[in-house]
Amino acid sequence: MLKHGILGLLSYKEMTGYEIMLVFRDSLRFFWNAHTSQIYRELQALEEKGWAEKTPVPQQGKPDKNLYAISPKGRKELLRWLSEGGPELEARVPILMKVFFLGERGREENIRYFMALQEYCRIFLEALDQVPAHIEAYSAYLDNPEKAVYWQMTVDYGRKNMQMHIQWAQSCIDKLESGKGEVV
Amino acid sequence: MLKHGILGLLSYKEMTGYEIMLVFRDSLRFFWNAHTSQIYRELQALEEKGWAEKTPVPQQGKPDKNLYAISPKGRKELLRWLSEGGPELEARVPILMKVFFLGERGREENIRYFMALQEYCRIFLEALDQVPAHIEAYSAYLDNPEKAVYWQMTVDYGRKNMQMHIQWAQSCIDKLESGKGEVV
DNA sequence: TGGGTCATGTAACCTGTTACATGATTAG
DNA sequence: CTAATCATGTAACAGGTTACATGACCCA
Repeated sequence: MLKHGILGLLSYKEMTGYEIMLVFRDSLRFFWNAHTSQIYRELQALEEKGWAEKTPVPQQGKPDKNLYAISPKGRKELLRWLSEGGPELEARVPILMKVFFLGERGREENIRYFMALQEYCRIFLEALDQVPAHIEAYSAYLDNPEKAVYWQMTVDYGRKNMQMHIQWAQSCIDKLESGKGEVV
Repeated sequence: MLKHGILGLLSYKEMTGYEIMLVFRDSLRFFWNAHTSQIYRELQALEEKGWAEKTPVPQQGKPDKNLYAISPKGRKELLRWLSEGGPELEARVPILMKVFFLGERGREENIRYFMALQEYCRIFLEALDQVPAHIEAYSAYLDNPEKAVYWQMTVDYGRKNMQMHIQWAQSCIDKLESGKGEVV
């Protein structure tokens, strides 16, 4: 997955591992958290598969940096990946695993859990506000600026997702509060 | 993660790997897809850590089955896990990785992509309707039937999540259709 | 002189996925 | 007879996480 994400970024312009890390940090991190260690590993794999080519660029004073450029084979693979399979949602929501077993703890504690989740989502929403600016700056590298609509869609998703979580957490809190006075 | 999920199930009653697989298939699969191969591996790990104990149960005609029961140490670990850390959302949404790069394909194709996603979500929603019945049946094993509220919460999440996806996909389709007539 | 950024990675580990493998019972 | 269900796993692989490691430059 990350392999193809990196391949996609390289399709816009040639980059170093470090630059790729920056793009992830600024524009994709809210839906994909990439560690540098994995980025470098995947860049090597991309080269081995012939999907990208490495060019060492000497720098004054600093060690060489390795610029990676997508190859024609890589472009083909990117398109293949985009068309492969239908849209499938990942069936793995870690917080639900915890919520499922929350009955083992006290109700008050669990109410606090859901309130903390709401707070987490509000902070996340604020952080999301910074993303469009990065996206706009980055869209300068696009051959067709219209492609940035798709980037905007991912931000919309992030917002809708956080709002959904806040509402859901609220409904959980309501359920727990309404049952509070009852005999247990 | 799966380790603690299994531990949680064992906290309700002792089970075999096969029974655990059935519970996942019927009640948890929509937020966690567990393969039998991993279930058996984790059960071994649980035993090695002293969180669960295996008892071979001979059967007539069939090979022995291995019943796993949670240990006091395991119960402690379950509670530790539940209280560990705050609520964190996973920062990994595979479909967004694809959507981010959808600009490389044609608009018509992408509209179909989002329509297929909506269809996928509708099927998912229908499948979700079967879960509450399983949950109810399974709640017979609870010391306190009130604990099933938390199970219900996970189903609510699933529904809200699917509705969110359908709406988001619709907004994406609208965006793409409104730009259709324009010069590219 | 000390912290942040640029820049690159390795190694070990954990966890999830895919493929393969076996064999008995039971219901249609 | 044959397909489904019960019941158990192994092996190899893929991909993500954590910890560790290095070194120079630049700004305060």
